[in-house]
This record gives sequence, structure tokens and C-alpha cells, in this order.
Amino acid sequence: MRRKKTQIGVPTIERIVRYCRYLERLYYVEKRDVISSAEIGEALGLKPTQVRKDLSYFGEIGKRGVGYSVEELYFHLMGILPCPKDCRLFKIALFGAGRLGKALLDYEMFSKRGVDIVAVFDRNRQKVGKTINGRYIYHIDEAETVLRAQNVSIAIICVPASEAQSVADRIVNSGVIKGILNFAPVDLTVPKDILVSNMDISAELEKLIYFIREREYGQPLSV
Amino acid sequence: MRRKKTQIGVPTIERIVRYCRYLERLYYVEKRDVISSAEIGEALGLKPTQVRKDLSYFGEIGKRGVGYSVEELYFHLMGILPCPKDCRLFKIALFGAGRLGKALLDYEMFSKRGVDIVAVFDRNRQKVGKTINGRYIYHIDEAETVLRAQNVSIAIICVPASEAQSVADRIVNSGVIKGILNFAPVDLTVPKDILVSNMDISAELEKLIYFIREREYGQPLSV
DNA sequence: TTTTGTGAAGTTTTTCACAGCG
DNA sequence: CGCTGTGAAAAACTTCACAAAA
Repeated sequence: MRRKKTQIGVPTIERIVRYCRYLERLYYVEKRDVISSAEIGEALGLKPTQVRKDLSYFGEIGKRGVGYSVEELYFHLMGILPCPKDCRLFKIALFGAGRLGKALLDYEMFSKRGVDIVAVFDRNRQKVGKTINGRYIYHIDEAETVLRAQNVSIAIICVPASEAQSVADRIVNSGVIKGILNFAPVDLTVPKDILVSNMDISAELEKLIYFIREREYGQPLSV
Repeated sequence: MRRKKTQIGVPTIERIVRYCRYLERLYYVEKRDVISSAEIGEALGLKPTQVRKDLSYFGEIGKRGVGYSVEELYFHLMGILPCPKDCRLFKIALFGAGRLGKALLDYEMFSKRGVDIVAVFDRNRQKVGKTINGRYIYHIDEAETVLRAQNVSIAIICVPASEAQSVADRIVNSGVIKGILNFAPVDLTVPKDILVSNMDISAELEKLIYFIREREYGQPLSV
């Protein structure tokens, strides 16, 4: 038997996250009752047809001639995305207790979504043994042991670029990690059963500048 | 006369940034002389043909039967991307001197690339007037004035989600900002001549968890 | 022989056009 | 009507297959 090919693509999932966040505000703050695909599109910079196509992947949620019930749509999408219920199922560890790591430890959006970082690792022995925002800092050499003991499944890497690959190797070695959120500006090499999501701040800035420059000085790189 | 349609797309530029970073290491650290598209692809998780197609957009840089000169390719790509020379041309301002903002102020990759944040804004009057990492903190009410005076062209938003849109409005109002790097988990509404790049940490984490879950429990959302 | 460069084919994603329902 | 849902068309992006050069 042949497997059905049509999987929901990455771009769609990325937009679903955005719809969800927008609807959350509509539901709790603005107390809106119904919303049209046109209005969602306007708020998020998308064409109405794109919005409708995305939403239609998960069943007929809207009412023709009316629009979408904000409540219904919001809870429907919440059911598709992992948060907040599944965020607790997936334990998270943070590597690197530098400034960025510390910032993430009390990131408003994490606590709001039920994301909980259960362990923090650092190479600096001065930091090890201390507590940061209620989390104990382990030495990085204890990573494999602690990750296995706590059954952590997601790692956030916030160490300098030069150390990131060796941290990734330990993570892989633990055998329990299924996904990595990488803030270090390097491409990590990991077995392909581990998902890696890169949050590269300087790359994003470079991209932004590239496109600004392109606009300014009439598309300099058209072929 | 009709304009040639083929512009270099967003995915290509994203990869060019990655090639560039990889080549930087190859050139300065590993002192490699030549590299093949196959090896680049392996390091970055891409097919060799993808690498070659990307590189070919900018001219014939490789030598057939040999590969690419690391030095030549690296400097060639550096010429395409804004960094580091253009990073100085585009002045940057930071909105929000919270933990994340502070982390960005001394982000290793920024200083390395010549990215310089020329002004910091915060709403909290306790912080205003102080200096953080050598940068003076202005009150957010002074934004329009300072942005114009200093001719800042890029804004980084690190304020809470609830304040992000009002900060964006001020930014737009200043008339000098051309691009926004937004860390707040909201979709900003701005005129379309201003480019917005979103770095949504919690969205990225949700996406990651979604795909992990999909893998674990046999593609639950295939249609 | 090796490895690039590239038109053409294949795949994915977006947009269109309009049918379908309230 | 008005707005959704959706197959079909278009556009964008990736991969293939092979010619061409070192």
C-alpha cells in the first residue's frame, strides 16, 4: 500500500504558529467573535487565499458567508500545535549560562507557554553548583548522565560558536535528545534522526541588510 | 525594455550566509586551499547540486575537475553579503534593555562582524540616562528625535509583546528606519517599504516540537 | 577522470478562479 | 449576497542529467 504523499509543509506550520498567536490576542484581549480570512491576512501580511488554504488542511472550520469563530479556530489550532500541553512532555535543557542563556531562562513567552527548562549546563566551574532562576547549573561533563537521568528530549545551545559542535556531540551521545534549538552561528553536524532548528541572530541581520540594500540600490543581484 | 525576472530568492541568500560562515572557518582556521561542492554540501546538509546552483548565480567561481578555491570563494561571497563593510553603513538601534537586549549588546558575533548598536531605548526611567556596555540609554519618547539625528536605519525590537507594536509605530514615524529585527512574539504591522525579520524564539521551539512529535507518532497530520 | 555549470524535469508552495453553503 | 473551501494554474525552488572544462 502506497503512503499518501501530502504532508503539511514547513511553511504552513510556521504560519499556523502565527495564526495561533494572533487568535490568542483576538480571543483573550480583543474579545472578537468572528474573523475573516481577509482580516487575518491583513494582520499577518498574507493573502486571504493563503490563510484559507492553510486552515482548510485541518478540516472545515469556517462558516461560508460569515467567517471563522475566533474561539473555535483558536482552540482548534491549539490542538494542532504542541503548546502548552506537550511542552511539558518534552523536557528541555539549556547549554551555556552566558547572557543569552540567562535571558532565555526567564523569557516571558517560555513560562507563558508552559515551556520549562529543567537543567542548565556550563563549562565554567565558577558557575557550576550555583543556581540561576531556580535552576541548578551542572558542569558540561555531566551532560550525558543528567540528560539520561532526567530524560530530557530537547536541548537549547547558547554556547560560543567554537564550542557548539562539541556540545552537540555530547547531546547526540546521550541518546535521549530528539531536537536541538541552536543559537550558535554554526551549522551543526548531527545524525539525521535529530532535528536541528537554527536561530542565527547575525545571519538574520545580514539577510535583512542584504534585502534592504537590494531595495535601495535597485536590485543589484538580478540575473 | 522588460526587466529580467529571475531575482535571487530568499532561500538562496539564507544559504549564502551559511556558506560564508563555513568558508570563513575553512579559510582562517582550517587553512584549506580548495573545497568541492560535495564537501560543502555534506557540512551544511545540502545536496551538491544545490550548492553549485547557488554559487553559480554569482558567476563561474569554481574550477572544473578541481573545486572552489576557498580564498576566492570566501571573498567573493563576502562581497555579496553586507558584512562587514555595510554593517557600518547601516546604523542600528536597540529597543528594550531587558535581559535579551543586554545579551545582544555584547553578542560576540555582532562585534566580530562590525555590527554596531549606536543607541539603546527603554521605557523604564530607572534605566534611562545610564550606560550599558558603553551605550547611553535614552527614554523611548526620544526615539523619533534620536533616530533621525543619528540617521539610524535598522531597529532591533526586544520589548515585551504588548509594547512591540507601539514601538514599531514610533520607528515607522521617524521616517529613517528601513528594516526591523523583531524578537517580540507578535506580527508587526508596518508600511511595506519597511522590511521586518522575525526572530521568534517560542515559535521556533513550537515548530521543533511539532516536527518531533510528527516523527515520533507516525506523521499524525498527513492528509 | 574529476568536478563544475546549467537547461530541463520534478517537486513544493502560492495564487487564482470559482463552486458551494449559510 | 458574502465568505469559505478547493481543484487547477502559476510561480518558486530543488534535483537531475549531462555537457564542458581543467
